[in-house]
Amino acid sequence: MSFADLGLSDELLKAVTDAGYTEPTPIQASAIPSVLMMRDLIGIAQTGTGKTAAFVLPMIDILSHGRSRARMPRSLILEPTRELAAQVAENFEKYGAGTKLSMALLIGGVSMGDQIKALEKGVDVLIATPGRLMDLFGRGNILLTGCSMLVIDEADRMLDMGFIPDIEEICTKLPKQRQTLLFSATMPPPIKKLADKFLDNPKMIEVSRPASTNLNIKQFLVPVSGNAMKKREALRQLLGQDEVRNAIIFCNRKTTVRELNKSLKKHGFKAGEIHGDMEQAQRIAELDLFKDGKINILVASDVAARGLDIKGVSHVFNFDAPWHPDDYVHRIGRTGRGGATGIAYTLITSEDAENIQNIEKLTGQKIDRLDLGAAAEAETPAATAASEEPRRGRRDRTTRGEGRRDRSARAPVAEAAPEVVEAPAAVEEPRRQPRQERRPEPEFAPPPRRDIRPDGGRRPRRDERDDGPDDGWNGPIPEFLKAVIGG
DNA sequence: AAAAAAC
Repeated sequence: MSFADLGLSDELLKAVTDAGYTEPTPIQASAIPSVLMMRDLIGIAQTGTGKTAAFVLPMIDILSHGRSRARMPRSLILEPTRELAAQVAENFEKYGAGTKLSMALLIGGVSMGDQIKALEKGVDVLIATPGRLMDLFGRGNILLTGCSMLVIDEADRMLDMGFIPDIEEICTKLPKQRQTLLFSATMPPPIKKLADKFLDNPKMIEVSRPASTNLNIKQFLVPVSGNAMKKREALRQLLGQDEVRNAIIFCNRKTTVRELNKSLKKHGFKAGEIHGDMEQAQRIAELDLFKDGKINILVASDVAARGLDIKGVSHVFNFDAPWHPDDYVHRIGRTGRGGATGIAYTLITSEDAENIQNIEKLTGQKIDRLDLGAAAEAETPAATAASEEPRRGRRDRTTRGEGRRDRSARAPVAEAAPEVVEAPAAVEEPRRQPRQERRPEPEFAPPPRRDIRPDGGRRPRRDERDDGPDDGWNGPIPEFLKAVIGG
């Protein structure tokens, strides 16, 4: 399977190959042809599966070949957080560079002036967070009647954040005749309801079981005492491993984010922070510092847990075990992206027992425990003391010239936490197969019985263009159903 | 329990 087989235009194909992609990810392979055929779509996919390109690419194709209506946006993409919206906008610019399509990024935290100017000039695509979109709409700056394509991204996150009423309202402002794509990592009942209400005979695509974790990520639970100082100590010990190139460290509270960042900096780490209480400009600046490697540690709240696509994050740490198992999956998903391997450590206290149980239940896998204290005592009594030292200079004492390439084969870093480095080998996984073959056939949840929903089949025209084996409804429509759906 | 999102 190559991008060339998906029906994208030649120009777009070139943009994709120029960007260095040759093979579509599973979700791209199944979604792109359907989207090009103007079908509604439900994509059950975690972030990091290539989901963004799965809707951005065909959207660009459709828009660049359609006629633009003066000053009216023809397409709307809704994202739960500002960072995600900005990220999608970047993607749009990257792939749409060769087209004349214009775009406006409508997010809060930045001045409205530029956004309004862009809207007045007229744009083809809106990429927005719900709050700012509603705000601008209320001020009369946006007309959505020309929006014939809608993408609701990260729907389950929108639900968590209480955005569903906003989404519903926005949906009613759009024309009824439109194409709607909904992406979600999970399908809780309210999202199903939303889909039933606003999507028409959608094709269902599921690329990996919801809430399953990426097998490229090695995971460890690290028991620590609940004491904040002890936790920071343990964290520093783990961060001291030579193989920690860079890391995102998640905390449950914004105050903890601030404290931890301050503490890490004091100990000589190149750290930064990101959370929702910061100015948007500051958020972006910190994220850029991390992306550019100017800092290699980013302490974060859950604002950064989902969807953020930063290349080459080697480690994720949960300084606090997340309260919700979903968040765990999303957090650790910031590493091990694009087929790379990643390592995730979660510091756990006695109070986290239930959370951990829930996480293990959700992911269906038992996570290995790593006992730092025991390791230190058993192996090197000096280790505890070493772990308290600032990290400065430690790296210089390790074997630099050896190169970092072959990290798996490396000897453990000398003084701090020998077990920690050893342990990952113990859970070595079988050799991975190429992405495409990982799962023989996507496993599909039984599709919602949309065909017999009260308002089902309103637009039977869609029935004629069923193009895939995997929308859960292939064969001829049985007699008993024809009566209901008028097919 | 927290975090996120509009001013």
